[in-house]
Amino acid sequence: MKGTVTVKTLAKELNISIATVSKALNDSYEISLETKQKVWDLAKKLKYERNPSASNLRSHKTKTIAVIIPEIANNFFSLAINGIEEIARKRDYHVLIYQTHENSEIEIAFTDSLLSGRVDGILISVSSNTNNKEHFKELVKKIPVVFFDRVFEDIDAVKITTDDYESAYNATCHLIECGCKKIAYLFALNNLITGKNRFAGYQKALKEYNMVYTDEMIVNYDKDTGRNYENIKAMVSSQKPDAVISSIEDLALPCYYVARELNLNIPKDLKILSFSNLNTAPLLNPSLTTIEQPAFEIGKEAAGILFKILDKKYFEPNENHILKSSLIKRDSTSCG
Amino acid sequence: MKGTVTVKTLAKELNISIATVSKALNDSYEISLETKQKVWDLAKKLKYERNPSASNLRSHKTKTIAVIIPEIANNFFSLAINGIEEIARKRDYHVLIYQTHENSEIEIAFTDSLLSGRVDGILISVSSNTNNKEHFKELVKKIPVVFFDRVFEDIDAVKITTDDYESAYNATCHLIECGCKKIAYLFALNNLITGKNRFAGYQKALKEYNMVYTDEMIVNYDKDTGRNYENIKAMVSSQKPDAVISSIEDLALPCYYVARELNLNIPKDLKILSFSNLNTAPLLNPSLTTIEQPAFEIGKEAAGILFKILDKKYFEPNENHILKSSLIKRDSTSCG
DNA sequence: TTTATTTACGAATACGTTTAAGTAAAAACA
DNA sequence: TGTTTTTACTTAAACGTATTCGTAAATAAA
Repeated sequence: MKGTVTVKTLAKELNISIATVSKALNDSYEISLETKQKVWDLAKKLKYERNPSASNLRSHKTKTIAVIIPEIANNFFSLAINGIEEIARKRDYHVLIYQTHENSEIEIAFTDSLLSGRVDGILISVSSNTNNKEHFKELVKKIPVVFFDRVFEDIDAVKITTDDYESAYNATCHLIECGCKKIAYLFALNNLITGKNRFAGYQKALKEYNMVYTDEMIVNYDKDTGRNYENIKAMVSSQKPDAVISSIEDLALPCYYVARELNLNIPKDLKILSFSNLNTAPLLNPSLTTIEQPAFEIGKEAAGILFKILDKKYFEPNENHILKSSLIKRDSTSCG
Repeated sequence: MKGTVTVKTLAKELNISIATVSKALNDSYEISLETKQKVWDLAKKLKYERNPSASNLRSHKTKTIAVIIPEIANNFFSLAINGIEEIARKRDYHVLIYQTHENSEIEIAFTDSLLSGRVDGILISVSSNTNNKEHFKELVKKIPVVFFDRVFEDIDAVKITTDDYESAYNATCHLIECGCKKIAYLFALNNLITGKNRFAGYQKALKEYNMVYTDEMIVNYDKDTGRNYENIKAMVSSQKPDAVISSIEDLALPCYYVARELNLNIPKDLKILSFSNLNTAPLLNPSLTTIEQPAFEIGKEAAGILFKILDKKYFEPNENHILKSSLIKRDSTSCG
């Protein structure tokens, strides 16, 4: 690493101590404006870049946050990252991305590896098959963490979610008002409050209209894409529901294929409605009625709160911020 | 940071020097198996995690790579990241993500900030409106860089691309063979070899069939989404092409809306074909014929090469790796 | 004027790790 | 047997920055 320009280089060139240089670079009140200016000018001229490792080693500040999500190739999460990145960039923070692929062990490995001081804080959307929250309970004691969208209820950290209960309720009501008599449910995230709330909203609406569901009308999410397709197909063939409501996007698209396979017309024979942030939802055949979450805003909100915590300007660890989703009615549920 | 367990802690506990501990942790040949085992056991017991800053400061190895892309909320790039992440995780590397939002200045700011030793290497897909490659020429001298998909031709670095020329050629031939007489082109990435090759493939096919295009049939990509829609609409209304081929996904979807607006039937009045990795392409109305790039594989390949360079096992800086895209014919170009 | 305070800097140390160089004891060799 | 080599460790010095403490000079207060 010959030729690297460090504080030492600047100090020698200006005939001042490295302490002065360091302080000047950090805009310390201890240094005269005159000296600061000289240091800044030379730093610019020599293209000095602060060594992040050294800086962090000394100051315990990494200017880096980690984002742990199930899958990046998913509209919701990539939009959320977009929001996170926007906030991070404004603060000159760096963003590490980790994908768990819905695998709880990988999730644990990631969080463990982040305990060594690599990042200042963490944003997490929990993997769908994570059952044991003990691990997270330990984590939040050691480093600032904000959970978003996929969250546990009883963890001592800020959580950013959407109005899952209400939006599932409204969506189900919409189907019922369209005349649906038998509404199936594609269940995911069942161990998280997120999934529980969505299902509860569905149940509430049914109850209110004196409708029932049976276990056979519920399809549980499977890690295996092919199996999801098979399970949905089996359910639709045997139960013959007139509507399906999906708690996640990944389970909605297979419905289109199932309908084709079984020669069912959407929406005449089968209406489909899903939690989804697909930007092609309006272009599908037929266009898909969605519960659209404000993914970008969720990301911004989560990152914003995390930075407030890092700035020590936020002190309500247990708060749950709820943003509103919107039901966008399209052809897949048209009452026609 | 009280209670942090460091090499010092382990050394004291075992009554050996910190050098021995460090070497043991790094599985050095200088240390007896017996001692190593003791260190490993204690490290595990006390949940020792190596401090990355200190380690990096000394060894100049960050175990981190950066990925600079235009936009994360894009199927191609999120799949590519997926591939990159898979390779990185296998090597216990961390992945920093930076989005340029097609902004050249942000791109420069990112690369500059990565010069301070924050990462061991960089993967870049160039922003569409980056004209000046001088900056990248400097970059590749200072740190290992692999370019993917959106690349410059004359830069001293490995590049991973797809067979843009051939696939655009084949796609255009497909349209011509379907009887199209007037094929418009939605032009993007015109300053990159990627975009140039795609356009050249289109031109080649036209020439071969003794067809021509005029400048009025070419729509150039604009950063503003709304303007793209307007430009396409204006072109289609005035030129009345019977087919449109889009060099990027973002320009294909507006075509659907334009067709609706102008009451044009796809594919009867207007055929649409696009470079795209949309997973909903088969479900669109009508399903979209795409040139699908092996995004995941591109990511894996790019990361793989970067690690080979970091391992000093790769020495052909100027090589261009070309992966094959596939033309997937669907209803939007059906010959009826 | 003398004393107290402020300003602007420097010396020295610490952050936790890696590594070059040195060394005593053990093993191998002549 | 004495000599060389190998083994298994230790000492000490870095990596580049931030920060505590000390201090001389300048300024303000008495």
